[in-house]
Amino acid sequence: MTAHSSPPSPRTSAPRPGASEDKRERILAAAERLFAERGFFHARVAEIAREAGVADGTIYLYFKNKDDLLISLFESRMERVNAELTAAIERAGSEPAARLRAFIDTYAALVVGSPALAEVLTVELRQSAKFMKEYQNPRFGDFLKILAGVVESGQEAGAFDSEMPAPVVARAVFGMLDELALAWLLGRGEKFDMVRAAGAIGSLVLRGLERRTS
Amino acid sequence: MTAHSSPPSPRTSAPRPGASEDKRERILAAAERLFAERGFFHARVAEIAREAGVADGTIYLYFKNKDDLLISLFESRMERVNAELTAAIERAGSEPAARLRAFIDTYAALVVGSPALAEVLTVELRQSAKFMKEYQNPRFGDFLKILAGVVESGQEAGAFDSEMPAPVVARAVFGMLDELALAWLLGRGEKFDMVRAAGAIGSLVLRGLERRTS
Amino acid sequence: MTAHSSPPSPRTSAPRPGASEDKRERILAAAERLFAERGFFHARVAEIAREAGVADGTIYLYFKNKDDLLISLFESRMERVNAELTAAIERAGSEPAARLRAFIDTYAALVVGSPALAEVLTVELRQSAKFMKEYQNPRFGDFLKILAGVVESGQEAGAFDSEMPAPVVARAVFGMLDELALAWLLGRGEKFDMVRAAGAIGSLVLRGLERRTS
Amino acid sequence: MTAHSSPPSPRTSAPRPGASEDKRERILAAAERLFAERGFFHARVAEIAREAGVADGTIYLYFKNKDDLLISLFESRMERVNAELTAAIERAGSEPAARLRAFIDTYAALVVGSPALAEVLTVELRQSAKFMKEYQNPRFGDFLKILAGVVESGQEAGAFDSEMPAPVVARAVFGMLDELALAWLLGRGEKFDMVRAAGAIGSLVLRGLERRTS
DNA sequence: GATGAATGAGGGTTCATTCAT
DNA sequence: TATGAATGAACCCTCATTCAT
Repeated sequence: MTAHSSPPSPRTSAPRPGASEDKRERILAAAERLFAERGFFHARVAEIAREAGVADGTIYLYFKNKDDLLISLFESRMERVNAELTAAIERAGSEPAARLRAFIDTYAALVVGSPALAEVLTVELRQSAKFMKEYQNPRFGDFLKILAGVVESGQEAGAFDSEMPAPVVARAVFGMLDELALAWLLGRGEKFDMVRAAGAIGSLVLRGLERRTS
Repeated sequence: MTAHSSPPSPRTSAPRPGASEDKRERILAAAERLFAERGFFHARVAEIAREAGVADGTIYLYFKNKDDLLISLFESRMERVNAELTAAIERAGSEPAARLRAFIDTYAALVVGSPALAEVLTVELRQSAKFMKEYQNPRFGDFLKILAGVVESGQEAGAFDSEMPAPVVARAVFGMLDELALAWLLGRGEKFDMVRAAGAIGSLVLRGLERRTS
Repeated sequence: MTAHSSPPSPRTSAPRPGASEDKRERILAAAERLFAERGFFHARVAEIAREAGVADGTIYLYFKNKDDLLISLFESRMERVNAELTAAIERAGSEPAARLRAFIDTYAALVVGSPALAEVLTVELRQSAKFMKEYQNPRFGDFLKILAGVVESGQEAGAFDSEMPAPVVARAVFGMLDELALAWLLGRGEKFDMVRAAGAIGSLVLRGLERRTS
Repeated sequence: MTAHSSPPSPRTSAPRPGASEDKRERILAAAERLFAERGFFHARVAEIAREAGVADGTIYLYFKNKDDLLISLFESRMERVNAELTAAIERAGSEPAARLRAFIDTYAALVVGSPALAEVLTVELRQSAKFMKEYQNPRFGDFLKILAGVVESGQEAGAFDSEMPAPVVARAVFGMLDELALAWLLGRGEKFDMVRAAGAIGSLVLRGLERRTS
């Protein structure tokens, strides 16, 4: 009941690309586009099927129901996002400030580069937060852990003030990014430069975190 | 079409409280509770009516449709929130840091004190962000202006660094508060202390903003 | 229950015009316009009230319900129509052909002169024929009797063939007029000249009825 | 938007009877019965579905909405009626009077033989005449053309007077038949014999049309 | 596995009618 | 008499989901 989906494909998340795996991904891509465009509740399963080039019923071979489609979409996309963020942090080296900046800038780049994905993560994630609470969303937990990890390691390295609880800082930073993303998505570029704004809040947070030698 | 509601009451927004105004408020209160509890899409108009103690059709005397009910709820509640925030800032005196802390702490207190309202503002506001974009939401604009005003006056007073664009800072601070509110609402107190967390991010932001005498 | 209406006015159909009688007529006039424009089922009682310059509830002081409003409208208008037709026949003298022509031409003139009334009689009368059957419609019976009377007196005078049953001829002639009226109303004058068409079918009927001296 | 229906069946109007075509016809038959019995506005979609032995939603697979169901019913039935009339005229040979009588008598027989259909054509066709005007109704146009054709060919053959415009005569004859049908349907046989009445008006019209050798 | 026609519960909304003022 | 805010039953239509093929 709570186990999510992927009937025709093997349980392993190993790629092993086949017709099935491809069909599943096409459905997810169609859902991403339509959830972003119309919102979860206004998006029609039949339309997702049409866009994915499959029959309505086929969706139910890969996903338990419409809710599961949304949840699976999150899992799939957050996995990718987390991988990108982790890689970017790695690339940034060991300097705490550089790592945090890498996280923030990468997230901003992601929003600009994949507006549909951003729309879903930003708008729909929240709406579904309530049923997210039930089903839980481990990938979002990972996301926060990655961010908190950057903060924590900076504190341990003595670069960031240790008074701030890292999980709270992580949530706060995510909140900033999320809100900026929303503002950018709604104004779609007209209002301000998402990348520049990310830079500004990077500075704000870094200055806020930096250790004072009193 | 864009004019929202209030058929039986006079067009003036003057309070003039009567049976009508009371009924309208009862409907809004019922909507607030049910939108918070079930979400906008799962909340049933019939149930809102029952909870408000009116007939189903009565709702349509005061609101154009279910969407208008949500929008009107935002307008009504944001107006109140803005008034409270403005008053708190005033009370805090002229010291920029104190004023910003007042904003943050008042918002946090508001969330804790009115979880249903917070749920609607935090979760549903975003869901409807898309139709918010169309109908616009001047009250939320006011909210951001109040916050940006605090930052700006601090910059003018020389207390806050002037490099940060105040509107971006305002959005970022709202994002932090919003995300903390969401986390608190979903965990409902179990996870962490909203007020303490607000204190922490207040410190973070203030340190991030404070002017350095290099 | 079946007794129709007119509460505030006396039961007599005597004119005695007062504020009440005037209001009743204003409601009927508004109903005529709106039934013609939108059809009985699509016309809204509230709109009729607005157009008549009375409150919604006021209509129910003069008419039992919406159905009764339609029936009363028929009665009122058919009474007028019948009176005009009777007068026209009278004026036409005693010559059977002239009398029948008078009936036909007067009816055609009436349609052209009062399209809204014609629309109601032509379109709505039929729709409501079914509930007309229950409530009966004595005025329409009178209408047919007037027409049948013209035919019958022509037969008695030896001008019209006596083989044709007068009531059937009356219905047939009304059917012709009604259909022409409908065609004219839908094309609203573009297609053909209602008066000329009435002349043509007058000739057709008169030639069909005229006695042959074999 | 104007294209009517038949989603699950192929676009061709070719019969190709299958489960789909059968279901569509069952829905039309149920609609015919219920529109006749209760009238278009009082007939409930749910009841039509029940009578047709399908789910409510199924109706919307074959028809765009309730209005479209009515229009499609007209198209379907008028097509049949026109075919029958055409065949009857053919069978009647080349004698103009016989052809006109064939038309009239066949129509009368049709009314008596299919009262439900007659009720719909007679009562509901008119009610919906207004939206008929918008959507147009080519089948009814064909009906009038068939009748006008009979008249015209009689005029060309020198049997009917050429002064009468054939289209006006056609409308008039249809009006007679329509009104007689209505009277018969409302009195359902008690009042008079539809077939005999049709014979009478046949004579009336034929005498009205016949050429006089002055 | 894949299809898509069929299902039918469910809900937002309308609007004739009532009745307290 | 007149009002018009309030009522609530009623209904068309949507759309997630199923299942025979």
